[in-house]
Amino acid sequence: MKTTVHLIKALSDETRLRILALLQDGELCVCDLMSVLQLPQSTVSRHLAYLRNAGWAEDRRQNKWMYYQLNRETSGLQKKLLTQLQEHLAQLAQIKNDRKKLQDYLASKKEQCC
Amino acid sequence: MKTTVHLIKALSDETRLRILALLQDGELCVCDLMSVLQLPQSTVSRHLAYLRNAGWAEDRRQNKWMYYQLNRETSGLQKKLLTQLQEHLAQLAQIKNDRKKLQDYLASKKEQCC
DNA sequence: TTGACATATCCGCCTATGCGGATATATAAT
DNA sequence: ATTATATATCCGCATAGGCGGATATGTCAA
Repeated sequence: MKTTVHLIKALSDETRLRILALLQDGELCVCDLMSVLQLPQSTVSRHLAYLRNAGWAEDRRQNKWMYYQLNRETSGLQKKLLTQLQEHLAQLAQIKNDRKKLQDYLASKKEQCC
Repeated sequence: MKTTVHLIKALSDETRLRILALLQDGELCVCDLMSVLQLPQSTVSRHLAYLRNAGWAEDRRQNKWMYYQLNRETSGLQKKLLTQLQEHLAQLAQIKNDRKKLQDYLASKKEQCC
């Protein structure tokens, strides 16, 4: 029961919902999210830790970067909740805008390094 | 977006999840829930108001009693979230126990008045 | 080893929200 | 009108959790 509540609490914050929507498109590092969400590093990092602790995300270090992605080993409840939620979020203006920004950001990032 | 967050916040509390599970079986008044949950009247009433404001429950006055039931006009997101959640909650020991208590309580209530 | 960069954590601050007793309100019965 | 009952709301208090700047940690390059 505690686990269930914790799971849902992690979903009850606007910034974390925006992050979950962005992670839907694949793995991102903290600085990617900072750029897209235009939020300070401590804020982004804190929310990512919250999502990880609640079982929604997993992280991986690669050199200086911490990459976050959606947890690949979720419970049945999680899978279903996330599916419904993603479907709903995808329709919201703010989320659409975030994802567009992410695409632009990733494109310009790729340009820079190649 | 605010609405979505508010909707989910309402689900991120143990007492409110217990109430939602109990309402699955039908309409209940505040005092029914007090008896089953063994919680003070102000606490139960507050959580019910929260559920109502978030769009999860609706109320109806009948004489001295306020009856609460699950909102019958919910959004698609709500319907899906609630279905998944109910299914999950039904497996939890505490929820099973609550529902058993409710059955016993309703039985003894019916006995008294007939 | 020093410096630069990416991230995590700490800090003080503030708001939201939990709690339950006390009080206010609404309804029905006498 | 008064009283009893059911519920809503108010109150003070405590904790959870939001925020972002400052600091600590980890990693790599020079």
